Amino acid sequence: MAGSVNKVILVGNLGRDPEVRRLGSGDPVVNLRIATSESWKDKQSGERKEKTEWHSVVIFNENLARVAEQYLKKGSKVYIEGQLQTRKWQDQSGQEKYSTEIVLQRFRGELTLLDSRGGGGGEYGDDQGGGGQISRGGDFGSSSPMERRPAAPASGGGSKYGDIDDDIPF
Amino acid sequence: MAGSVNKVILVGNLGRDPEVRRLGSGDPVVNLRIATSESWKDKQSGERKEKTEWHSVVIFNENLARVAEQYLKKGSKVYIEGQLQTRKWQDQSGQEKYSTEIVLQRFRGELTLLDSRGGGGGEYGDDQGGGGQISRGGDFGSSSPMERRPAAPASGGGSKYGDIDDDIPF
Amino acid sequence: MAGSVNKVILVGNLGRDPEVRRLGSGDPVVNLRIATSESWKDKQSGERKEKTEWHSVVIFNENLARVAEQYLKKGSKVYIEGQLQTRKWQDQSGQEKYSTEIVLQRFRGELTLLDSRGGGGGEYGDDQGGGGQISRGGDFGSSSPMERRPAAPASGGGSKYGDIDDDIPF
Amino acid sequence: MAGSVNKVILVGNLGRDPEVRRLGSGDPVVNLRIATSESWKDKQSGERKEKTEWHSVVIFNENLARVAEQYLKKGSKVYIEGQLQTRKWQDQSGQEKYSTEIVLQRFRGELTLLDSRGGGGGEYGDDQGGGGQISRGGDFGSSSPMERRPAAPASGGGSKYGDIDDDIPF
DNA sequence: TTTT
DNA sequence: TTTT
Repeated sequence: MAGSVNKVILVGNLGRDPEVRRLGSGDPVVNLRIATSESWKDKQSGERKEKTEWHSVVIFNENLARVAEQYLKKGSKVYIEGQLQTRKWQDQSGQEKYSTEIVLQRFRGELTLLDSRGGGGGEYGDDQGGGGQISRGGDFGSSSPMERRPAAPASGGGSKYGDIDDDIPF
Repeated sequence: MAGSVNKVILVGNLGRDPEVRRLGSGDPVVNLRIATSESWKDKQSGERKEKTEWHSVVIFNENLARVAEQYLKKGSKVYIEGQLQTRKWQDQSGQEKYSTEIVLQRFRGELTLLDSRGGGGGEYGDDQGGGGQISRGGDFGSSSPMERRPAAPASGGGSKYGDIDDDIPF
Repeated sequence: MAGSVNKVILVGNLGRDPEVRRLGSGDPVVNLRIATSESWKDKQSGERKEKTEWHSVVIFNENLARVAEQYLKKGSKVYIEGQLQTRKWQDQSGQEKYSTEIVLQRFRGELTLLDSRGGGGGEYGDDQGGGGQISRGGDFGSSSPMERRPAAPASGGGSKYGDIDDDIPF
Repeated sequence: MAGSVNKVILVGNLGRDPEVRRLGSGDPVVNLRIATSESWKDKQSGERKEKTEWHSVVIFNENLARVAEQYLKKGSKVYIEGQLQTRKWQDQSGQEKYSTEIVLQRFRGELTLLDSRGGGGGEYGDDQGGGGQISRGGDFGSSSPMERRPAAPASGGGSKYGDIDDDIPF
């Protein structure tokens, strides 16, 4: 449908280390398991209660997948922005199942580290995007009027995967 | 967990009329089925492709449930803000299933009508919230310095459900 | 206008301690100064560059104002959700000036502490909203079908300002 | 600062036609003036009140600037996602002034048309991003496992500015 | 399975 | 004025 928005914003902690699969191309695809929770005081009992929600995140965005692979671990706190996707699959017994995931597509989504332990958080956006260093080379090296505005963080670079150092702002 | 955020933002269209259940209290709970979609041009074939994603939305927020019940119908375009929740259930054969929904809890979430047909869209927020006209009475009737700032939209009112007219800004 | 959304989401650090004013009613209004920044690698020089943006936040939401007053300090990292407002004012010389602020109105907005130092972050939403303990009393103490769904965090309570303990989920 | 987020989400209507400036490179930069508003019922007077907020949006993202130039006009309803930036300038009399704008940087931000008049809304994201057709060529034309997942909308293409048709999903 |  |  034209004119639609599908956006999920999470701030939470990883329940386990990132899981990395590798595509035929060598590109990493990273799965995260992220917990968010709410707590409140039960009016009846006066007890403090808490409910945790678990989210499955899949990162196809190559820059963000590499950042996740290198910098996230069990317990890390992250800001994640992606979109909802539900996919159908079959379990071993042939039963139809549905899974809803937060997906960061190629060139899309955001991932920001929020804990300072271990060397400091980092900030990564799809803005690093595009990725082709050819088109990006000139983008951020110019001194055009536009560039006098603060430039977006850049990525892309000389290697096949871009210069990952570009993605790491610390 | 302290320090977490769980937020979904959708702009899409209803695939069918809202489904309204009523709690023992008489409060409506509304289920929506919302489509978002993306389209892109396939680089290989040159064809324009489109993929639609369907979302299940559950509205417990009483003000927003009543607005949904009264103003939404199949085809309506809405802005929705809620949180992700996955719940487990069993199908007829006893199979465990999981469903992920976008939930608008009591006093939470947002719902904004975006189509102008039928008299114009409306805007409704959790800010109408709280809902007790007792506590709200003074909130919006004062002329305190704070109130010289634009007040949030108000709801609540004289009836059990509040004065629904308060929620309808058109 | 019917059908509009005005939302700002910030994750950043306080540049100084919160400033608290008090309304005639005794309600606190809190001003925050929050920094966000981006860093990128300049393609020309190869240098890493950084640009910081400063944001003025005004919290009218009473629960969140009290949380900000008590738990935030210079350096704190927070997640903030509010709306943009531009107001006109005159400086000493009578010059017209405009200031754009991120405002958390009564019953609106969100504030979540993100740093774990100093006792852990907390999570606070407008969902605590409504605030009148009269209307909220029953809301969270029931065992209605709806309440078997995870309830939203509660606030409100016995004192004029509600039981602030309800707002503190740790 | 590492670990920060600066995001504005607006749904509103253009108060006038887009203003297009052109950089030395020929790239368009588009300025929009967008209204959002809230309405509420005054508890004192019983009157319905409304307050409109005006926002200045600047689009450096080339794909989105071209879309804005071609498809938006006074009255159009749009979903916009950008970041807050305040810049200092001097008026004719040398007075220092500050302006806060919502900026869509290169490869960043989102713009979605929400009105159906005139042939339907369109959806455009930073995901179109990056834009180098070299890197994008293979991205969306492959039949790699990743691509069996729904691909993101693509842009970029054969011309200097990319194939703008790629950006127009209707 | 996280976090407080 | 923060943070890394």
